[in-house]
Amino acid sequence: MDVPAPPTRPARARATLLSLAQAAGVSISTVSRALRGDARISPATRRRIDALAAEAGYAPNALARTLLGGRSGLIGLVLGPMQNPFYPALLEELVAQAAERGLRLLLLHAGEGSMDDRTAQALLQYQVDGCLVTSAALPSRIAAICAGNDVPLVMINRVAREHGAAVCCDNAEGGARLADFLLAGGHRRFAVVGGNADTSTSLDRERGFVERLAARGVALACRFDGGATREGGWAAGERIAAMPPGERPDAVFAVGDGLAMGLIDALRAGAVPVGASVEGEGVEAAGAVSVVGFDGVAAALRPPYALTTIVQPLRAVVRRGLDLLLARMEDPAAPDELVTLRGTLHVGRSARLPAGAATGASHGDAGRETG
Amino acid sequence: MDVPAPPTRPARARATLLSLAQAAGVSISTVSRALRGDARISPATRRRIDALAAEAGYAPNALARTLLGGRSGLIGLVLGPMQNPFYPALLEELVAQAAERGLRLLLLHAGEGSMDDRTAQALLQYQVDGCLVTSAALPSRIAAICAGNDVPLVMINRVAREHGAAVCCDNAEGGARLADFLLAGGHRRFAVVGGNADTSTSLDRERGFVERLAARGVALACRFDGGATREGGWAAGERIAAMPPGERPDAVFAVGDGLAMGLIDALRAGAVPVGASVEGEGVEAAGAVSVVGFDGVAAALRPPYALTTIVQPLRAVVRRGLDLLLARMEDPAAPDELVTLRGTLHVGRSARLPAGAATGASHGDAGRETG
DNA sequence: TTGAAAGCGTTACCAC
DNA sequence: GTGGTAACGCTTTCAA
Repeated sequence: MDVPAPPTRPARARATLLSLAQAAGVSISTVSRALRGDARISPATRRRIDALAAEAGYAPNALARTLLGGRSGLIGLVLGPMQNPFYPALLEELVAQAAERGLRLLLLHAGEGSMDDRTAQALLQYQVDGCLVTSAALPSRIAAICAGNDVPLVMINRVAREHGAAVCCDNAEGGARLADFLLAGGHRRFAVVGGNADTSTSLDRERGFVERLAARGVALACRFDGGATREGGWAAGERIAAMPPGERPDAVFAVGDGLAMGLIDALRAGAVPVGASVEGEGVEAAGAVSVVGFDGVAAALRPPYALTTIVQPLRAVVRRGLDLLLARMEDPAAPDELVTLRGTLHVGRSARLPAGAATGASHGDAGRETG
Repeated sequence: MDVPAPPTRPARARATLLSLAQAAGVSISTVSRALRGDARISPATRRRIDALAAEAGYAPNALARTLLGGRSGLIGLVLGPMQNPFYPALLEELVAQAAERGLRLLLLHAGEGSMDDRTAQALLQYQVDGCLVTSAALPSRIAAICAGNDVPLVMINRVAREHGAAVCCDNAEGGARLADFLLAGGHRRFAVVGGNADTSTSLDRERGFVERLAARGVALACRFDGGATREGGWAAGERIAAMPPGERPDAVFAVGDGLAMGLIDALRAGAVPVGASVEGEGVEAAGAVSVVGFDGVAAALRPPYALTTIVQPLRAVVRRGLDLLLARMEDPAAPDELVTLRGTLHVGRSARLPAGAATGASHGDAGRETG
């Protein structure tokens, strides 16, 4: 192991402006300008340099660029627990859209636990241009750091307690819309399977639902705590299946699609028919329970769930989240802004239809902004 | 908007070595040394500088450091589709362990689609020290870039076709172990629900299972294509539930826990009892079907699934993946290495037990290395 | 149209 | 113990 023999490939140093300049017999300024498309470089020189760069596989050093005082192009990302199937979907969309805008995501945290100091420091050390947060629990910590260092922060699918920019779906309105749909379907006994008590998202959905019911003179028959997991939905479903048919609710709102899918599984396992049963093309089994959810994750929309749910305008949510962040990078003094996007009611077969309604249609102005 | 009035907070520039040096009345070398704990700085000076740095919220500029020729501390991360519940779990573990080692993850890609050129370039532009890949489809592209630029690359839960370092669970052995378990339980008609045909992971699991059966003189009764989704598991379950009890397999191996959970849901919805039925504490219902999975994701281990499955040693997989990567950063000429970790058989209640076996136990040497 | 040089924040080497 | 200085790769004046 002491032999200084070269490895298989001589490990050539990576190309830099200097190395290209020397190869081309020009100055590094010229190379820099040529590669950035500066107008005052002669076509001949440019071609020569371009060719050289391509051959060498030159990639500009983003770190050196940043040092000059420009943007780093890095966005800090803080993710909450990933059990909720909405978040993996959000992640995919976010990575794609960030890339389209030439931004890279620095993954600072994922999961339930809290962030250690070193990670929080990384946000500063790597000169992130901004920060995106989807976690319910962590924002306070990271928000403080961002605020103290002029790092813009935007929350996605969350609303900050005190301040901060955020984009999220109109949760209360969605809950209300679902209540309307179920009421129109002639349901009479309503239940809610709630989510995490500390997320504005869950609370708003439930509140919107319950208040709309109340406005129509209907009170909730029962309520279950579901947490954020499919497992929680199953537990609630088991309890509902165990109720005597007379007491059993005929319509259940699970505040997230994960919950709703677990709920449906439990009902089916308990031989309780769900919604306009999958078999019977609209012909509803006796004692069927209607289930509605919220989020519109792909797995919930398709069979075997065919969930009636509010579909979050995921692309628009992410797009506006990045818009907000970029705007705050331009102008750090921009006031806090809250963007609320209306979801779309997707009508599946997990809930009885109002007379005359058709399955599969989507209602509502997807992505229209309010607030 | 033309008023040049200062924003709420005067947006003080971030502290640097220079600003601290001026404040402390010393040179930047001294500040640098003091903050890095260099021995030859007088205690008094150090205290003064530490205090100043703390007050200013100083964070060293990782980009400037990297420019000096050191490590960037950045690891490029390429994630495949996130529907498989194993990947969100892997992501959480990876972020945590990377942070422990002082590494940050630059999220380059997530999802099914292919990577665009700009993203691939980012890998070079941000001077990543190495690259981690969990995707089945993308590696060839990114592998080429890494190989051409001396960026070490390690695959997690995947084995590269040609070359590259990788760490993954012993898939074939796990499949074989499950076959043994089911054979010992007295099952006679076996089925497999396969995964993506282009992932070594799925193929190895299935092969290990089938070959062990063959070695015991048993042939597969039937096989289903499940893809990588829970939905695929459900579809297979529906078809199994629809079979006449005589033809129906009495043991099914779904090559991933997501598949297995979907499968169980479908069986239960079809009133087909699963394993040592949840109700009957070991008392098995007539015509019960045993289901086993692979991965050991948290949701599958707990009720309502209580899946018998091979638990991947997730912590160890991630740890060894980072080990491999760090080793290759030290010595870029290190030969390709393949680390295979044995999983643990977790015995739940989704499959009939061999006579005398106990539920809940875990068997096997978790994380022992082979190859 | 091109080149030289300053400077971004840091570390390391060499003086003092 | 501490200070000066060069260097990392790049962009951007300012000169020519």
